[in-house]
Amino acid sequence: MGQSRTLHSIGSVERDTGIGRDTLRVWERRYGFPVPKRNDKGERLYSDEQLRHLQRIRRLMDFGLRPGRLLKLDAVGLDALEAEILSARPAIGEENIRHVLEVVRAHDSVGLEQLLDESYRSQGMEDFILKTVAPLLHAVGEAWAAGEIAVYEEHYLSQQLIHFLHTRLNRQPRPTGSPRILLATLPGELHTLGLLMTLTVLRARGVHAINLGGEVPMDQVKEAARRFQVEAVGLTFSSAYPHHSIRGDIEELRARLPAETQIWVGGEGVWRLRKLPEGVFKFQSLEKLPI
Amino acid sequence: MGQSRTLHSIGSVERDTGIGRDTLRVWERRYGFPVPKRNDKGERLYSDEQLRHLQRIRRLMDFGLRPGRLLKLDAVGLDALEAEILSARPAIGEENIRHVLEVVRAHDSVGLEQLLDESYRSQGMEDFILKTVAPLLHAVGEAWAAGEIAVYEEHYLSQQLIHFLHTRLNRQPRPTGSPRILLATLPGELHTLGLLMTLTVLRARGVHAINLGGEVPMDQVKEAARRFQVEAVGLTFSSAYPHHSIRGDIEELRARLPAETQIWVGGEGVWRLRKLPEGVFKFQSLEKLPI
DNA sequence: TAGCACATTTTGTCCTAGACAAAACAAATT
DNA sequence: AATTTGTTTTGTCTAGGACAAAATGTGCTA
Repeated sequence: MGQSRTLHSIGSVERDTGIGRDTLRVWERRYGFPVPKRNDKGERLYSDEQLRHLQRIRRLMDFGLRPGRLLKLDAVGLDALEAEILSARPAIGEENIRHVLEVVRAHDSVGLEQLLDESYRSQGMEDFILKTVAPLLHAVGEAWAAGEIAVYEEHYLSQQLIHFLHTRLNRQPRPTGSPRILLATLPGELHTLGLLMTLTVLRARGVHAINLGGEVPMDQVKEAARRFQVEAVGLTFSSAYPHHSIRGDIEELRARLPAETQIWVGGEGVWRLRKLPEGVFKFQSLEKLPI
Repeated sequence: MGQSRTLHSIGSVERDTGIGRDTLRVWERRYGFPVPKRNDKGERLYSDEQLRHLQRIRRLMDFGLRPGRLLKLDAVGLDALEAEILSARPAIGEENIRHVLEVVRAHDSVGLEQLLDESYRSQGMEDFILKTVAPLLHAVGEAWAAGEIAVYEEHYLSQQLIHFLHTRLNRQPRPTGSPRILLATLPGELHTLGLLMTLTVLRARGVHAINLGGEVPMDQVKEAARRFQVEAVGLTFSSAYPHHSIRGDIEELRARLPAETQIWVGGEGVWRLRKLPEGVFKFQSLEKLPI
C-alpha cells in the first residue's frame, strides 16, 4: 500500500520540483533528507512520497520559510506548518472567489467563463484583474496547500484565465503612442499569466505595451528594448523563480540596458526584495504600477 | 572590439542554451570546446561569442546533427552548415509567408494582425493553421538560422499568434460531447503554441478538447485524464525538448495511464521517433490527427 | 524605537574525473 | 527492404569539498 509505484531519478525530481540537482544532493548530506533508494548503478531513486514531500517543501519556501527548518519536518510537521500559514493569512473570503473555486473543482468550463464574465462586466477590466483575478490566484495557492485543489486544476484554471484575458483584451482599443512598455520574463520563469494581467491593466490605462511572453534571454530583452524604443521594461518573477538569482538577474539586466530605460519588476518573487539597483522599480501589486 | 562585455556562468549558459551543465563540462573534456575563462574561484566564465556559438549548435542539433560533428566547427564552419541545411530544405516560398515575415521584421502589430486575419478569412480555421501558421513557424526557424530574424522577434510573433488564436477560437462553437481530448506538455517543454494550434484544429472539427497548457507533471496528466474522462491525451514536444528523454517520458506516461486511454504525440521533437509503445500514436503534422 | 554597522550562520552553486547505459549509427545477414 | 548484430557516440549521474552571497542575529547609536 505505502509502497511506491514509480521511482524518480534526480533529474526528474529537479524538473518536477524546481530544486536543483546539486541542492538535492547537498540537502541529503546536510540534513539527512531526502535519502532516496539507489539502483545497481548507484544512482538515486526517489519515491513518490519523497517527491510529494519535496514539492510541499518547495511550496512552503515560497512563503519565505528556509530549508534548514523545513527539512527537519516529516509529513505531519508540514501539515502543521501549512495550517499555521493558512491561519496567519487572510482567509479566502470573498463570496465571489469561493464560487469560482467551486466551479473549477467541478471542471465546468462554461460555468467558469460565465462567472468570470459577470465579474468582468460589473467591475470593468482593471478592477476585474486587481480585485478578482489576483486574489483568485492567491486563493488557489492556499487551496492547494490545504489539499483542496489539485495541481492540474490550477493549470486548468490558468489556461481558462489566459483564454479569457486574450479575448477581452481584444475588445479594448489598442493604444499606439508613448510611453511604450516591453513585457517579458527571463529564462527559467514560465509563469506568463502575470505578464498577461499586466498587459491588460496597462492597456486599460491606455498604455502601449508589447508582450514578448516567457523565457526571453537577457540579450534579447535588451535588443528588443532598443528596437521597440520602449521607455521601460517590465519583468515578472513568480514565487517559483529561484530566490537566489532574482537580484543578480535584475542587476545584470540593469547593467545591460541604457540608463534612460526604466526597469519594472513585479510578481510574488520580488515581494521580499529590499534594495534595488538605481532605475529599478518594484510594483508589489498591479495597482501600484509606476504609471 | 572583439572583446566581450559580459561573462556568463555555467548556470546561465545552461538556461540560455538549454544544454545541461554536465553536458557543457563533458563537451569541454571531449571535444575541447567550449573552453571558457575562469574566475579566481576557478569557475567557468563563458564569453558572449561562446554563448552565441552554443546557441547555434543547439539549433543545428534540432535538425538532427550531432555534437561530435558540430563541435569541431568554428563560426565559419557553422555558417557553411547552416547554408547547406537551408538549401536542402524547401525554400521559404509562399508569397503569403514572406509577407508575414516582413511585417514581423518591421514590428508592425497592426499590419501583422491584418495579414493573419486575411489568411484566416480566406482559408478558414483549419487550413489557416495547417497552411499558414505551421509553415510560418518553420520559415521563422529558417530565417533565424540565416540570421534574418532575431530571437526576440520570434517571441514577438509567437505572442501575436497566441493572441490571435485565442480570439478566433472564441468565435467557434464550443463542442461539449465526446470524444474528449486532453492537451498538455510535460515539464521541461514550454512551447505551448503547438498545443493551442492543436486545440484550434480539434475544435474546428467539433472535438471537445481541454488544454492544460505547459509543464504539467506526469502524475497530474494522469489525474486529469481520469477526472475529465478523456479518451486520449495529446502531448507536443518541440525540437527544443531533450531528444534523449522523449521516448522514455512517453513510455512512462503510457505505463501510468489506463490502456484504454490513447496517447497522441506531436511536434517537431517526435519527428524522428521510430517505434512507439502500444497505444501511442504520432501525428507528424496536424493534418494527420487520428480523428 | 528605529536605523545602522558588523559578525555569524545558512544556503546554493560550482568544482574534478570517472563510470555506465541508452540511443544512434554502420555493417552484415535474412 | 527489413531485421539483427556490433561499435561509437552521447548525456546523465556519482563523490565530497569549497566558497561567496544572502539571511539572520547582535550590539551600538541617534
